Amino acid sequence: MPDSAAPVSNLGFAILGLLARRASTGYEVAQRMRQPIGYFWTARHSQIYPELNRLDAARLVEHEVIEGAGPRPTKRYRITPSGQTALAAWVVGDLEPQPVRDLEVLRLWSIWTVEPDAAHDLIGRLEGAHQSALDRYLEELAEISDLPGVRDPSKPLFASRITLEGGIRSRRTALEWCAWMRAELAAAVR
Amino acid sequence: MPDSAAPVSNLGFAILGLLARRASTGYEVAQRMRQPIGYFWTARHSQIYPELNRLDAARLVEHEVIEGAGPRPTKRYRITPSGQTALAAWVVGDLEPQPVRDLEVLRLWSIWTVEPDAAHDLIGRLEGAHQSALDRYLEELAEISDLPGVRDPSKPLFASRITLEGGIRSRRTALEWCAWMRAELAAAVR
DNA sequence: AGAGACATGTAATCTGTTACATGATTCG
DNA sequence: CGAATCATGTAACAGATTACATGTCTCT
Repeated sequence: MPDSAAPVSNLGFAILGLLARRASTGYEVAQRMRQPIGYFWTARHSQIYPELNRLDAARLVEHEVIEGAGPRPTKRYRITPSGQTALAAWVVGDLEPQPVRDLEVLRLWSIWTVEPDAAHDLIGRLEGAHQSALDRYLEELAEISDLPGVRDPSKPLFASRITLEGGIRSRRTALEWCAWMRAELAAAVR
Repeated sequence: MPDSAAPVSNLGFAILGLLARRASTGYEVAQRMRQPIGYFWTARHSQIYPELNRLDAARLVEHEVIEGAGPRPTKRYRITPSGQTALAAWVVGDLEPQPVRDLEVLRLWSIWTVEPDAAHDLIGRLEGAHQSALDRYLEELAEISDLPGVRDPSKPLFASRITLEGGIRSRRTALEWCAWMRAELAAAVR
């Protein structure tokens, strides 16, 4: 039984999910959780190193010291059996509705305060951002879709594929919505 | 010219957007920015009162003391002309790609660690959450869609309508995605 | 008389970003 | 020899949540 009384944060579960796929150094975890696709969650190294130490103290991960560059010892972390148990329990746990927080939609909510030309331009830029995100996701999906295990629900690649598919669908929908908004603006300007 | 050197936070612009639509007390701002639909941004009163004071100090809003309940004076805030200018400038300003941060997708990314039955159940619960959000959005849209100004891009109701439309489209897409994921799970379990 | 909405604040804590700090190895 | 990458940490600050604190008015 692990040291209880130590609640794991969302970031902690993100890291456990990463390490369940493959053992990594803190540096590698930071690379994988960075731009442009950190699989729908991001964090900086300054947040990751302390969190790894907490997970380590809670025995949800363990580390071995390996040789590597840098002034301090390089550590490779791997998830422990109790880490895997905790991760699986979190995955199927209660999901309370999380607050929506979208800065771009917040902007659009005040779009009535600006001139139609500026509004049109803003939506165009939004469209560009969604398009490039979509392109990246499609590329990622193409890279994994022929790999073995991609259709097996007990394999990590299955989960990568379905979350990527979700990203693709939502970006496509956002693009359609942008086109619709342009049309709504044009209809009124007429 | 307002006191410069005072950068306004995203929360500040959310509040300015609210006050641009109608003058409110801090309490009313807090009600409007609460669950279930805070128009894609939420905040608690403990964050709102200090922010209102900062906006007030920067002359982006002003207040009058009115009579009301409570141990302290009740204040009604309204946006100032320079507040409107600042809001409009923010709306058309640069949009740097914001980091994706979705806790439900993060869960799904580790769904391969659990049994197919539990995975199926999780997706069912996700579907229920999206469905109830969709229902709320549809109700909201029905309430405003016959009001005057709803098709005029210079009116707040236009912006309410297009952001609500975005919410509806994204929830519908999420529901389709959930159905697709169930099918993918079933195909493999076969 | 008690519950609940109205009304405004502060304090403690947690989460996340930016900036500071150090130093080895590899490639051009 | 300089730049980039590998590698790990801490400190200061900003943003957000939870809890503490107070007191009135209205309805049942």
